[in-house]
Amino acid sequence: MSRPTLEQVARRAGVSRATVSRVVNGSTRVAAPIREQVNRAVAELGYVPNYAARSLVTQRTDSIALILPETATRVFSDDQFFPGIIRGVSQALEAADKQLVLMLVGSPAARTRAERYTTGGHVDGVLFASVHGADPLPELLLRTGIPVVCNGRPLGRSEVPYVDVDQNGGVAHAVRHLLDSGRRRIGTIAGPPDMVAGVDRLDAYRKILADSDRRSIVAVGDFTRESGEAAMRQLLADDPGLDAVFAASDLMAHGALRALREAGRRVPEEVAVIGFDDIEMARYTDPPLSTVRQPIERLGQTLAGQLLRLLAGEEVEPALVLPTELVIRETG
Amino acid sequence: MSRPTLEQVARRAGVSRATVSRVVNGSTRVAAPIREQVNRAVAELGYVPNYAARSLVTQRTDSIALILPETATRVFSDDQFFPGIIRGVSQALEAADKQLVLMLVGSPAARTRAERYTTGGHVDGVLFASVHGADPLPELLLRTGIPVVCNGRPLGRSEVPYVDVDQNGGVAHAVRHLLDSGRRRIGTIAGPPDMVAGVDRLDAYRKILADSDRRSIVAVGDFTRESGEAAMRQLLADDPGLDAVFAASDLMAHGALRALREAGRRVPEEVAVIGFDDIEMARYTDPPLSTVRQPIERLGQTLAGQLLRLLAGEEVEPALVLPTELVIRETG
DNA sequence: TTGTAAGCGTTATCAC
DNA sequence: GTGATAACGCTTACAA
Repeated sequence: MSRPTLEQVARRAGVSRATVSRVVNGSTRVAAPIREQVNRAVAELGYVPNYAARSLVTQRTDSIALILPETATRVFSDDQFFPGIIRGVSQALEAADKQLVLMLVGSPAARTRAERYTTGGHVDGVLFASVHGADPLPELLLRTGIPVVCNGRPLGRSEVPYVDVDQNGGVAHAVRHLLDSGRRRIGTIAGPPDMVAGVDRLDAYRKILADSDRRSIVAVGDFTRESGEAAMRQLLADDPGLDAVFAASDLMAHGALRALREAGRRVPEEVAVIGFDDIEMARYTDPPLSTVRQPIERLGQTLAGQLLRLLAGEEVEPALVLPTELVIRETG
Repeated sequence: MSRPTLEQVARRAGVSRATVSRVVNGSTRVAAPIREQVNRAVAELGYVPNYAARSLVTQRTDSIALILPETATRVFSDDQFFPGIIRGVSQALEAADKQLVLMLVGSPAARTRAERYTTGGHVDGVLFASVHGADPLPELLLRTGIPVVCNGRPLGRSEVPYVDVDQNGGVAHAVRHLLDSGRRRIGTIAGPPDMVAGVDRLDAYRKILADSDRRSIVAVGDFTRESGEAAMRQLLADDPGLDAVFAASDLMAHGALRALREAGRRVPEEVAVIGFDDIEMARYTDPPLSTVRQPIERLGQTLAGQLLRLLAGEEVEPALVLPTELVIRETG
């Protein structure tokens, strides 16, 4: 019942272990008839190489960890950010025939396990999605000699190469569009201050408004729909004359839409709303949501691509920034 | 730069490899002062055990694969089914200190890789979510001696233990509710015929209607919103007098809602709609969607729980069925 | 309680 | 081309 080993295949084929190993690994330096024999024995016995043994000697595992520093609940809320990243990453890894190992790291225990797992040689490289605060793990891995690429500029100084979308440009487009269409009191629903995406988008919003001598009106959410709804109520309380809102995520924008409807404000006539992400749902809100599209899937592909280059021994850019795009639908 | 080995720790602590191994694995049979020394050496060198080496001898990996026989695109559409499963599974595995390895198997190449990966001893056990058709992989793994648990009754004969929700009961509740509230021409938007959930829900629908001498009106989708929209148009074309629809997924129900609005039918006044899943979005459709709630997260937990029991050498029930619940909101 | 030594199943380096 | 043989880093009888 236990799995056959190289040894057993060798015996059956009447050759040495070394030869079987060569055949299994596709070496061309084996005589055709012998290769035949070996392959037959492999098939008959249902031989599959033991990866632990192999990686013990090769020092490779051909698998890559994607660490999502979030609880599963958060990763799979109906925010499509993480799914998009995962999708992009798995496409790129599949093409390179690497196995993706997804790690949801939402608790201290999970963090410890992830650290041991990645430093313990289970994977050849590590990808981080959406690092919270100044997580020391990426740096630690780098020092341990494990290739790492992060999604999003790490908070704090860091040597770790990263890939991000053009947060600044996206926000600038959105807010300028609101200004250009005559909006005068533009609030924002910001993301959490411990995430770069939250910080960057808020900074960008503030800068644009400052540049045109308008004041910032800020409420803070955590990228969820509920937080967006609450933040919108807050904004309306703070400034009833508000005529536009930029929400740092589509989910929060959706929540804002609900709050506005409850408050009896018409969208976009009285208040314009622009989100960020362009998740699929944005087309289905009522009315359909204008938003800043970020190429999430491509972000994932690029992330994986950079890591693969590192694994191949190539140099990579310390930072790569992908473009965003303003998508105007009906909310603003 | 290469990672320190047990040997190096042993030298530094002035003891043997065996002793270090004992300390690292938490054996109590080591004198306290020596344990201290070893721990210090471990910390100083930043030692982390090499998992390949360990699992080569222990024949365990402490990781579990969750195979999703879908493309990443499909898994992370905004259907919350897979995310819920993943969430439940990762909670249960986290509690047992096992590492979850998520495998998206949406292409033949990915399937081959998954087969090699799981039979190659990378994981101690395998979980399958939503098996398509009569996939032979679960059986194959079972024969290889690797513990397997499936989500959903496998199509075709199978020895593999599974966990499912009460599809029948859920559908029965929904359709009876429609009948009880006076609906007379009840159509259904079925799921894909190669998935058990699709087949089971359609069968259940047919049975209830047959029992009350009403005829079935069926259109087939593939669980996506778009397919639901198309199927609804189909149903309206087939039977303009339709006064209710049971959709085999919330996403398809959402698509149906759009199609109904476009066709100028009021929901629920003219046409009632009931979905299946109770994904978060169901509360946010317009009007909020009535649906059959299935305990997806608990399904994931149970799935993992059964596998953990198998790994512990216990016997498990060949089938486990979790209850569903009808949630009435405003569409029917 | 601690150390010695024999594997675990591969790959890689040699000779032949 | 093919076959011994030595690692790879760890756990675990068995000895001491």
